[in-house]
Order: sequence, then structure tokens, then C-alpha cells
Amino acid sequence: MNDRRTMRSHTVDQPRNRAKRGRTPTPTGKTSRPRQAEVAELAGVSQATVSLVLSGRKQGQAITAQTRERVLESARSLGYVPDPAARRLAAARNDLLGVFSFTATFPTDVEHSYYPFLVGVEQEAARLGYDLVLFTGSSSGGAGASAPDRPDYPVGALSRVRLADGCLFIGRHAPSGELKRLISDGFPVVYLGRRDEPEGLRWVGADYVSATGEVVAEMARWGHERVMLLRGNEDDPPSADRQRGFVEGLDASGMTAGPQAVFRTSDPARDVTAEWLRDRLAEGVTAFVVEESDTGAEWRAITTAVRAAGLSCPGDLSLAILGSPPADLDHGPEATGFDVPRAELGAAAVRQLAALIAGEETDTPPVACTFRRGSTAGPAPGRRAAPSV
Amino acid sequence: MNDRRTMRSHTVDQPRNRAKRGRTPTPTGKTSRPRQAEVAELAGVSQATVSLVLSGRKQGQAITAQTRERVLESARSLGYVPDPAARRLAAARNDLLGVFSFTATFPTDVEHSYYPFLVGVEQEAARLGYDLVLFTGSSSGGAGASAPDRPDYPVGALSRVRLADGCLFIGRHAPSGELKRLISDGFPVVYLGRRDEPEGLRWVGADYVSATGEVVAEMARWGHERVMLLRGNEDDPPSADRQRGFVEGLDASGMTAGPQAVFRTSDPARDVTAEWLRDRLAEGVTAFVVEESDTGAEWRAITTAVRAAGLSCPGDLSLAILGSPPADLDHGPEATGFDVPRAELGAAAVRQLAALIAGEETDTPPVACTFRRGSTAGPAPGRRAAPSV
DNA sequence: TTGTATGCGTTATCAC
DNA sequence: GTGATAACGCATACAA
Repeated sequence: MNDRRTMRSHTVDQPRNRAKRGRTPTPTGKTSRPRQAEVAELAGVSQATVSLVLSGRKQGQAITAQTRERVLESARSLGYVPDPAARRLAAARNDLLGVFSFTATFPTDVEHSYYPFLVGVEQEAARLGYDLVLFTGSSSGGAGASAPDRPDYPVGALSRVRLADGCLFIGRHAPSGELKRLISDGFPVVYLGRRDEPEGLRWVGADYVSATGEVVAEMARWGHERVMLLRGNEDDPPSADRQRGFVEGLDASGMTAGPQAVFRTSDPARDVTAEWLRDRLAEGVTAFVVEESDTGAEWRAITTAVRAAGLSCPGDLSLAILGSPPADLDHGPEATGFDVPRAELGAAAVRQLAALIAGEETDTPPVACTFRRGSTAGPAPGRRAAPSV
Repeated sequence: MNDRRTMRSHTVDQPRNRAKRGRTPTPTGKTSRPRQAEVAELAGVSQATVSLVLSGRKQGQAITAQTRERVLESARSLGYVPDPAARRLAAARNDLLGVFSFTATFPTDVEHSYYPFLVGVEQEAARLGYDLVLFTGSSSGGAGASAPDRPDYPVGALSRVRLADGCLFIGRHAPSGELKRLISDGFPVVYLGRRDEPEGLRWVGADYVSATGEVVAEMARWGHERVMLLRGNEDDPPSADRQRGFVEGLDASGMTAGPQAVFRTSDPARDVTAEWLRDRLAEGVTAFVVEESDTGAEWRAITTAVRAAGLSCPGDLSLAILGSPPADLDHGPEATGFDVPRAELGAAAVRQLAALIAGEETDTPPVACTFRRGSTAGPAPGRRAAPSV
């Protein structure tokens, strides 16, 4: 590095005095690792050349195999490792995808967890070269609010997600306001699950409409003529989709929907009893399709009622769940219904988010669920016909 | 910014032209998040002042409450969030803790997952004001090894972890070399699980020695005189600890250890048969303590053998597992053994890591396990004595 | 009390 | 083909 003092500047002409610092511990006790400058010095080239060689941009040409080898060798011998912080700062991206759930990401109650989704999220993120940032602010109101030592730092619950290149949101109870703000700021956001709330929000969800329709069709094939939907009292999109699929399915099969075809309750354990069940059967209902929920209360209630009434399915009546039964009830006969491809949904959400970050305007269509024939649905009483197909 | 052209330099005097880029999408389509410069502009102060205010270093004094408020307000309204990479580069902290597991963090096979640990990790991280970065390099060989487009870059699997303030490692199969490098570079690293490999590595683990000792003592109280340890063939610290606790427990109870007291096998399903079991009983062994493993193969094998031999426990022999049985076998009678406080371990690891980052030299002692009496261990044949406490 | 200047380790864009 | 040099966003010693 020959010094030619040809420039006169009032700024201190203090050459960046590194490249000889070696392993000197810094004040914080950290030892400094070799940088490209030192590799350059050893190889007798400029730092920029080192960067070029190592990043391998101009592969074949532009750089002599000679130089190339010398640089690589120097890097190796010095044990050079790039500093990810510097690298991302310069590249204006940080390769981080945020994951924000509105409950803890790892709840103590594993049943309520988003684990199956996260499997897909992690895999796809890895495939695309992203790391994941789990915002712990969701749980315990901890980090989100403000760091303990810097109480004034203006990071609101959702604002810290901006530290990532984009963010995935999972779960209900998302504050529309803050989401809206993020979106209008052009921050890439994808919601895992159907959601229409903030205008312009991208989401990736399952096609509950079709899946539910299939289940109803199955009942029709078994010869059922009166099917009832048992659902909770929440009005979120997934519930609405299932009901819509139910109604459409009835129509498609030539059955009448009517208000009595849907039974809503916020407390299935209380309302869905053996007596209730007998009344419905007396009215001519021979099959029930049941909403899936976090707690599985609906499925729990109706299977309990069936047993309490001394009935059995599919002998006396047919049952299907619009999703999967709660884990603790998932042993005996396999429930008729469908599987939500949760991992696939997670992966799709990550792809959508990556596309958004890349500025692409793609949109992800609802992901199909897989019909599960199971054995809780069978021929309607008085019918023997097996379903065709 | 008054331009005083007093300096003559051949370098282009091009003022850093930011702070007015606004929400302009960059060529890649990304919208840039606001920086301190823009906050400064809005507040009518310098970038440095913004940094001072936001980092809250000189709390009460040095900065006018006026200025302070203006800056905070500007930051808030712009949705400012510090760039983690830039913060790291500038030798500050970014309040991110890395989590690196050597298999996927969310494996498809839930049984093998570190979920229980992560529960504690997340909670404690939130409490301390950290967010978590899940490095996906572990899974799918994806991003970690080397960026696909730049094959020559000397990035090890672990290189990206330096983006965080420190990193937690979970799982076996950790590359000692890279860990060593991180440690010698002064990067804060904590290993979840006992590990002696790289000199100076901090770890947080469970006290398997004492816990195993307690189990052996329980057997002694029940009057057993010959107890056998059934273990896998891996030589990791947890296994070693259990064996040590076993031997010490025997000694403490006045039983002889001897080489025959330990049975090692890499294929329990093949080696631990009904016949094998009968032979051991014939030799006078009346109780078995079984290692816990990822697969639960040892516990599976011996319970199967007991059944196949037409025996039952604790009637004919006593059984205990040094941990918990695999989930799918965890229904019938509760297994005697101990619970590993996984969430607590995760939390302790986070605390230790935070201490390391803060430059404190604390060390975390092994965390105690909880004895589980269960009902697979009982009086030795010919004895009626109940254990005294 | 606030602003100026400079460094952190890369990447990327130019001249040569 | 290679070598200066300017960002990247933030922190911080020092000047004003």
C-alpha cells in the first residue's frame, strides 16, 4: 500500500489502520477475526478483488485463475469467515423472515400450537435461504413492548417485526390496525389463514369450502338425505368457509339447506346431549358434519352424546369432522373428514412472503385439503348402497 | 448542510444522498425501512442525536426533554426500527438470540423435537427482552452450508449465527471445530446439554448423575440387590452421566457395580428378548434401570420383552427409566423414573447466554430433575417392605 | 447540549 | 483484470 499524499483535505488523513490488528482483543473482550483486507494483503491484491473472488460473481472471466487461487489460499490459511452483519448491511437485506403469532410460538399447551405449520415454514425458509425471527413479544408481553434497559425505544408490539425483510402472521386476534399500518407502509406481510380484514392483506389458507363440500357429497353418496352442520359460535373466516361449503354441498346434492340444517352453539358440551341427538334423529337427520376447533369441543360433545345415547356410528348415524379430531380422541375408528395440509400451508406462506419481498405480485390460491374417508360415516339407515367411487 | 468548499480532494464530494429516499421502492422492489437519518430530518436534528436519544445512553441529562420528545415522536410516526445488521456492525447489540439445532428445529417427527426446551427458551427470552433467530441452516442442508450461488464462499454452517448477539445450540452432532472458532472469537455461545468438547464451551444441562442415583436408591429401598443398567451404545455425556450416577448409586447402596451390571447394546430390539430377560432373572437380577433415548428403543425393547416372557412388573421384576418413556408408550402404568425439567433448562440456558453477552462470568450448575415414583418399580421378589420415603 | 466526522466489514461501481 | 472508492445504517469520540 504505497502512500501517495497527493490529496489535500482538511479531513484527517488517517489511513484506515487495520490489517495489522491481528487477534487483539477489543475493549469488549472480543477478538477480531481476519477481514478481507488482511486476506488481500497476504495475497498481494486489493480488498475489492478478494470480495470479487470470494463472492464468485464474475466466475470464469475477469479474474485470473492465478489470483483466484492465491486469494482462496490466503483466505483459507487465515481462516477467513465473512461477517454476516457487514455482509447484510452492504447487501441491503438481512435474509430474515419474521414469524409472529399472537400467542406464544411455543405454548405450554402443545395442542394449541402451530407446530405443524412451522414445520413447513422452517423447511421452506431454509430452502430459500432465510432464517426465521420469532418475535417473542406475542407471549408474556415481554420484549415487544420495550427492552428493559432502553425503555424509551419506540418499538411497539408489531413494529419490531420491521427488523425482518418481511413477516408471517399466524393465529387469530391479529390487531387489524397495526397490520394495516405495516401493509400501507409497503412492509411485506403474509397471513397464515384466510383473512379479509385489513384491505390488501395477503393470506395463504386452506380451501375449506371445497373440502367441506366433498364431505357433504360423501354423505349424499351414502344415501343420507338430511345432514346437519354442528358448529361453534365464532365468526372467523374458516368457520364461514366451512358453512359455505356445507350449504353449497347440500345444494349440489339436491338437499335443502334451510336454517335448521345448521346448529350453532358456544357450549357444545351443554347443548349437544344424548337427548338433543335423539331429537334430531327423530326429525330425520341421519348425518352430522362437525366443525373442527382449537379445543375440539364440538367433536368431543357429539361423540360423547352418541355414546351416551347408546348409539353407534356409522350404524345408527353418520359422523364427519371438517378437519381432524382433537389428538386425545384420535384413536378408535378413523374419523371421516379431511386433512388440512398444514406443513404445505406453512411452506406456501413462506413462498408467498418471499415473492412479496422480491416485489413480485403473485398470489397464492387456497390450498386443497385431502379427503379422509374414515369409518364414522356409512350408509344411511335403510340404505345399503356403498358410495360410488 | 452548508457546503464549504475548502477542501480539495480528488475524491468526489458527493454528499451521502439519503434521507430523502422516502418510501421509494428500490430496484429490487423492496421498500426501505426508515433510518435514523430520516427520523433526524423529521425531528430537525442530526442523525447522531437520534442515535443518542434512541439508545438512551445519556438518560436524564445531555439531551433536552424537548429534543428528546421530538425525536421519539418522529421515530414513532415513521415506524422506525433499527437495522439489526447495522447495529451489530457498529459494535452494539441487536437484542437477538440465535437458536441453532443440528437437526431441524421443527422436525416432521415431533417426538424428536426440542419443543419442551423451546417453551422455556421463548419465555425467558421474552422476559429478558430478546427475540429469537432460528437458524435454519440445520435443516435440509439448505442455507447453512454455502450459498448456492456462491459455492466458494468460505462460510461454515455456523457462520450466520454471528448476526445475533449470541447463540444457543441444541442437539447432538455439533461440529466442534466451528463451535471452537466461535468461542475463541469471543462470540457468546451456550450449549443446551452437557458437553465438554470444545474447551471453554458453556453449557446448561440436567443433573443426570444425581437423578439416576435417586432411582437406584429407590430400587435399593424396595429391597433389590441386583440392579442392571440397560443402555444404548452412544458415548455422549448424558449417557455417561447416567452410567456414572448408576455406579455411584450402587456404591451408595452397598451393591456391587461390576461390568455385568451394565448392558450396552446398539440394537435393543434384537438383543433384549424374553429369553435374554429370563437369563438375567435367573442370574439374580431383579430390577432394571433403562436409559432414555431419542427413539425410546431401550424402553420399548424391555417392556416388550417383559410382556413376551409372560411376566409383569412390578410383580416379577422392577423397571425404571432414566427420564421419560417415549410418548407412544406413555399410557398404562406410570413409569418409575424422573422428569427432566426441559423448559427450565431452556430458560436457564437463555439466562446463561444473556449473562455471557453482558460480559458476566457466571456459570450455571446442572439443573435438578424431579424423581417420579411411578408404579413400575416395587418390592423385590420375596420382599414386602415398602420404601421408607 | 448538539453536530461532525469517522469506523465497522462488506458489496458494488467505477476508472484505469 | 484490477484497484480505488463510495455506500450500507448505526454508534461514538470529539469539536463546537
